[in-house]
Amino acid sequence: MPELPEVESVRRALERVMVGATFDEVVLRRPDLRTPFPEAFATRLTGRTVVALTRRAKYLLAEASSGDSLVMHLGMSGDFRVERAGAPLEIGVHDHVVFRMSSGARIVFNDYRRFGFMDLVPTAQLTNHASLRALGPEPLSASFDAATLARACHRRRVAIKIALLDQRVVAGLGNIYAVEALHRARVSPFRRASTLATRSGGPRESAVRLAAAIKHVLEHAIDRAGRADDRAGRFRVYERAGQRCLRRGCGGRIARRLQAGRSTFYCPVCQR
DNA sequence: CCCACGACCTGCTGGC
DNA sequence: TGCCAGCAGGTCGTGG
Repeated sequence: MPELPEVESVRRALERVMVGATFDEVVLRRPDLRTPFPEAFATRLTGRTVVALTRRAKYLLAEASSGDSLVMHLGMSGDFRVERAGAPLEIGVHDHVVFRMSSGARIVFNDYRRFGFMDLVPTAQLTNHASLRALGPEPLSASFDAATLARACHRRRVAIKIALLDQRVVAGLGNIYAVEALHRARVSPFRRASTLATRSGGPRESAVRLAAAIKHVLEHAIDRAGRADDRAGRFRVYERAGQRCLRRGCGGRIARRLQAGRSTFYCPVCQR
């Protein structure tokens, strides 16, 4: 589930039930996720109030009144479920963390592949945190545009698809939206990243289209995430191998190829 | 610095 | 029916 739009929608759900509420109880049902939980994880949170619930790339950040921030990542399969006060407690095998909040809500972290993680760091040191330090610009912020993208791609010889997955280039894109953005921008995923920039590192026309496409697909996905969604029709290329390209007048057939071990879906006709 | 690759986990699908 | 390979929306550490 979780690329930037899905993480953002989880953030909004958690914000409603966590901000202003206090951790009454924190239960760890195992000692680790991808990494061990930090020392005294539960006791450092218990009794503290959540001041803010923000997001950086695919990371969720819960700032606690203690001066610590809870850093959470959903990995490939992580998700939070919110249960209202009084709901019967039903814990599954892959429910690893339970927060009982003063609002009465119970928040359960489920992650069957366990690629997610949680860490607790002093809020003042958040920007130095190993996972957050090297992140590139937020794609939906004003600081991300064609010029930023071109500069980041300038000296990279890897394929543009690979560059888009590099969180230092742009923070929060994953396999699905990288592929969707490239299709929307009519840019081939196999082009070298450096071909989006001029010799001096300025944006070419393709960089302008790609930066705009990245913003568009992410914003669109966040909008949709709020509604009860039909999975069908969510994507224009992802998982559509063998089907017709949806670009008007194109008529190509969507193909699938592996790049760095991950599926790339693209239209060989309109993406150049 | 850049880049490729394997590791970490479980579950589902499709082919034989 | 069972079994097994391949694949799944992410990141990190280790090499060259």
